[in-house]
Amino acid sequence: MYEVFFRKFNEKVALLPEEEEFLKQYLTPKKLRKKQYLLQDDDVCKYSCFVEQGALRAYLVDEKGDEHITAFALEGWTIADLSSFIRQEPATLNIDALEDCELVLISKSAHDELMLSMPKYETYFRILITDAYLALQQRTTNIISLSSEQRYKVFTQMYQSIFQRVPQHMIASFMGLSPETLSRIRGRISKKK
Amino acid sequence: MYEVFFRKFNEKVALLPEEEEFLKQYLTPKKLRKKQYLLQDDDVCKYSCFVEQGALRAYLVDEKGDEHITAFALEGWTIADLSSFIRQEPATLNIDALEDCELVLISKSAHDELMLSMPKYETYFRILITDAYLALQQRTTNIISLSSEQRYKVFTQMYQSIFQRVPQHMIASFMGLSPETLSRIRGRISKKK
DNA sequence: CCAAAGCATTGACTTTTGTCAACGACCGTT
DNA sequence: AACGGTCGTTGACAAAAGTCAATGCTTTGG
Repeated sequence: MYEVFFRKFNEKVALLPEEEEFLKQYLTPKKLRKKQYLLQDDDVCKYSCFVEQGALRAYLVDEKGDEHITAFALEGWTIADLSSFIRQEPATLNIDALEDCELVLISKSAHDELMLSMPKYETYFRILITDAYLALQQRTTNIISLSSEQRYKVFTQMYQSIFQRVPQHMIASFMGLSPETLSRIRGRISKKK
Repeated sequence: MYEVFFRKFNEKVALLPEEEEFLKQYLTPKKLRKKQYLLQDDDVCKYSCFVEQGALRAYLVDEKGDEHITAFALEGWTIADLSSFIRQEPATLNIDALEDCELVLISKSAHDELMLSMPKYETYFRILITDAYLALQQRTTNIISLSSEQRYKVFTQMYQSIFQRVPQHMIASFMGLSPETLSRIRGRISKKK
């Protein structure tokens, strides 16, 4: 239990056995079936969610009712509506399972306590959020500066593990394109080769 | 000297007078004239840059030579090519001054030392980067899910302090639009009212 | 104080993307 | 084996954004 979580944690900050035990008290395991919600918008995001096994997505629904995927999470990744989690305000994101999942949850109160009582947790979180920022920065930069064809190529390489497991129309959504446009781009690229 | 820096720092993490003195040793003041570079791409980003006074922008130049602004920074904000700063790899961003500036620089080595020797610095940075992540997330979400007209309205409110000081074509770039398109959107909006 | 540069706007046109609809393939379930 | 659902692709058309060029206005630097 919690294998992947502690492996990833130790990659960032090495823990002593007794520290692992201490930390374990604050963790909650959870299983989620495919299509189940972890979070629905307007609820407050009570947990930061680490993925031991499976895949999830975060998305928002706009005025027209269209879904826009903002993030995927596979094994070893953490997902949440961070804004809602930090501020304990209603979420704008929905999060649901794309596959059956095994998760490790950390509640906001556990997060706050750990932040105060366990400096290594703060360091872990600091590194986690820094990495997340860098990834998001990269993604945003790509969206702004690349043509959709270049963007598809870059995303394909950058997120190959995701692209292999997720239907194409979700990738289109993640890239900010309609499914038809993505399909046409793929057509154009494969013709060229 | 460093007034704004310490005011902002204390808003996040309260410092004792002797802690301020300690921290001061690691800070470097710098003045920059309008149009001067703080960072050019392919150089390594050696400093995290806090703005005491003035305004800067970060942007990247694509294959065609077009500029894409990824961030602005006014008084009280911090700016850097974070990816380059953290990993000490060549930068993809350029940073230059939009107005004459007074800056407070923290070198990478100072940053690393402070991270180890001064827990409050780690906490400061953790809060800083969390806020930056939330802002970037919000911005990215807006880009993906809003029409350009809605986006302009949202950006206008969200970044009014920037919009007042920066030429419109830079705002267009920041929004991922051509200057002409932004001008037409503004035209449409003002007609409606 | 004047010339040059930067800036915002507008028009005409092109390119890109979205939308709507139809079709066929594949999948799991019953 | 048959069914409904999801998915990816394609075509025809509409909407949005980009491009290029011209204009007039303001700012600025010598």
